[in-house]
Amino acid sequence: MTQKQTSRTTRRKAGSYTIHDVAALAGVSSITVSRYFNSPEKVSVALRERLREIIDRIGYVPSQVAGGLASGHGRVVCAVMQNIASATFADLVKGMTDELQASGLQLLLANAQYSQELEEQAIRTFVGWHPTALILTRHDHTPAAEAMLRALNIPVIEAWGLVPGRPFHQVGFPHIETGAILARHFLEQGATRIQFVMSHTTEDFRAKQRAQGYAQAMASAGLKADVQVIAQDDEFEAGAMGIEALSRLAANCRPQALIFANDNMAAGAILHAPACNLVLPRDCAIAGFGDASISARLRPALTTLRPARYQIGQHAARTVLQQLTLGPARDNTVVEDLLPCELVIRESSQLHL
Amino acid sequence: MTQKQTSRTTRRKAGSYTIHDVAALAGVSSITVSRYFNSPEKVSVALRERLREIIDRIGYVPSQVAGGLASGHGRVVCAVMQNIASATFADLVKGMTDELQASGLQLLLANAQYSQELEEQAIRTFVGWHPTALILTRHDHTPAAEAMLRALNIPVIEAWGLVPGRPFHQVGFPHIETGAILARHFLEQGATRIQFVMSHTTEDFRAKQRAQGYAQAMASAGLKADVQVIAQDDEFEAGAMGIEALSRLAANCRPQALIFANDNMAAGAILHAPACNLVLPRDCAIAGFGDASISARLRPALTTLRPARYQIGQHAARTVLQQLTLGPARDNTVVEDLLPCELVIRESSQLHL
DNA sequence: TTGTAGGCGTTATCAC
DNA sequence: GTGATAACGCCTACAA
Repeated sequence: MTQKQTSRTTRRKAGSYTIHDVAALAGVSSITVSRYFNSPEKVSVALRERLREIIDRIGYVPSQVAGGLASGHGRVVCAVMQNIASATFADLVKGMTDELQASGLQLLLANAQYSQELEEQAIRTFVGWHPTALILTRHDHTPAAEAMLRALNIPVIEAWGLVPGRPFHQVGFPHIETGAILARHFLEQGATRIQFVMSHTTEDFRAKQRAQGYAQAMASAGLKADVQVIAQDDEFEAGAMGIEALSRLAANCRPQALIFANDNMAAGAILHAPACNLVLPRDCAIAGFGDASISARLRPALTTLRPARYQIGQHAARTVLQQLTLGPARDNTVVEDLLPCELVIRESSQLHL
Repeated sequence: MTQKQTSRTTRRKAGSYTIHDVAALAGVSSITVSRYFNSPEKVSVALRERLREIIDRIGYVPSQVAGGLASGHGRVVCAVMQNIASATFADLVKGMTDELQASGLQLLLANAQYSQELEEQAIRTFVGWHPTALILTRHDHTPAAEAMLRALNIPVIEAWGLVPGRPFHQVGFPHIETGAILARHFLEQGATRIQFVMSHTTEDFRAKQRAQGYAQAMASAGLKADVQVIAQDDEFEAGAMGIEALSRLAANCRPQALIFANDNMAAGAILHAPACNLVLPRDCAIAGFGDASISARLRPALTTLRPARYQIGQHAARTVLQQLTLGPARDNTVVEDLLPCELVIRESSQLHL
């Protein structure tokens, strides 16, 4: 009864089995098979065993798409990265996928290349997936994006940076502060001429935030900020140009310390220093950001900041899972999770005044 | 008749608009709105304009989930990577997402960490998404995985490596061959003692393939292969250990050239050489694999192989799109797309015999 | 160019 | 513990 093939032209999905096929084979109704997957404890042990056997035998896999539609929420967590190809975001992604692995949630990724517009577009696309949660990696969205986020009514997490007072859960660390940390590291050693070196073409707006933090720390110390912007795409080359420019200044007026926007630039400087007849850190102290894998191996080994990249991704995903279990955080719950960004002091930042 | 709200407790989705809402507002039927999205040319210009206005105003976004279910194929391309956090796979992913961007297809990612079992699990999960296509990054699947792939009946692409005779479309280059290329590079310079250095804990089975290619090339030249396996997790450290081991051998019997499993190991060796009182490449020529960004900046600059990572990802995605447009490739179409893996000769591999 | 009917595979709701 | 029924939001097929 309840014959499926109502008419001759009824649509039929390719060859794959459905929950009804499994149910028919087991001689039960399809809802029971559904329960087998979603709340096995409600199915008798004997039946459970029988279903398992059948499912294994025919290789049935429940359709996420149909399940998502019926239950009202797709089984996806969507994440908008700023630069998928960078080590930073790769680590974030790995943290997320590892954490999501067991939950049956899939990670849907988009890349915004540090652009607000692309981010908005990605969010718009994601809305169509009715995601379980959304993970973003910046705080300044377009008004349209911000409106969508509020309307979505699902957990939204802003990871990587940490900005107080946002309406969404934060996981990460304050980037402005990191610039200040490096500045103070040199100020405490008695430096007075500290330069921040960044690339003109830096898409990464976070580098600008670090420059800002650096400038604030300098101002607090009553010193003049000195941000050098280099017009060169390649980060290593830009770093090399930064150190070379320094080498042309008279020793008594050139910066005593250089803070590079990231470790790649700093590495470029360290590797190029011998060609400029500079001995580091004697002639100039150096620091970077990001703790690239090469940094500890350079000579001098590079002082840098080590953000907990993987952990931030992991924590963001974990937060999603928690909010799903516990429901949206109660009104005054802490929604700012500060993850460490550790200052790793190595040889390169040792000042020789 | 056919009243929708049959009973009082009928399920209602949250607040988001549906295609019916849009249709009602425009005074047309919902199928027309569907056409507006899927084949706008079938909708009159005037109506198109009106719909656009309404859709923009209420911020309607079609549900991918419902659409996927109704049309029988989710709008997703699934990809199983071996190590999401590595630069290699990050570049592949970027190539794919960039190419898929405009097509309305989303990339669903999973990470297998070089494990066959995890890959099988990922494929099983993906099957539930009824993906439009599947992109894999290895060739040796578990029997169960292989069975699923055949049953899936969708485009399956194996990217990164290139193995002849596979039933699936191939995009990449033969990894075994790359090991031979490096070996020959040294053989042609007259070297007779060439060592391949890899890490014991290398998960990357591709490194083993390169070692194999190296060994074959050595055999062809009538020379003995010499594969050194170093028990050390950290790649840079392993490379450093490799060069240090060499430094302890008498100059007249130690390897004249070292082929490292990857650029990180080679970089570790180059950076550690001064500490071993070795001058490179005079005391030993060096080559790596992967063309890491640092490699060109090292002194000596590192000779390496440069796989077209981004292009492989891009090409894989493009192949998916093509197969969707043109239908599955005709019987005897070429299904092996060889993408370049270029030998980049730099200072480090210059032999001094 | 536009509309009607019904199904895609699953789950929520209520009943037994 | 198990089942009948009706959605979920959209799209294919066919009709006008």
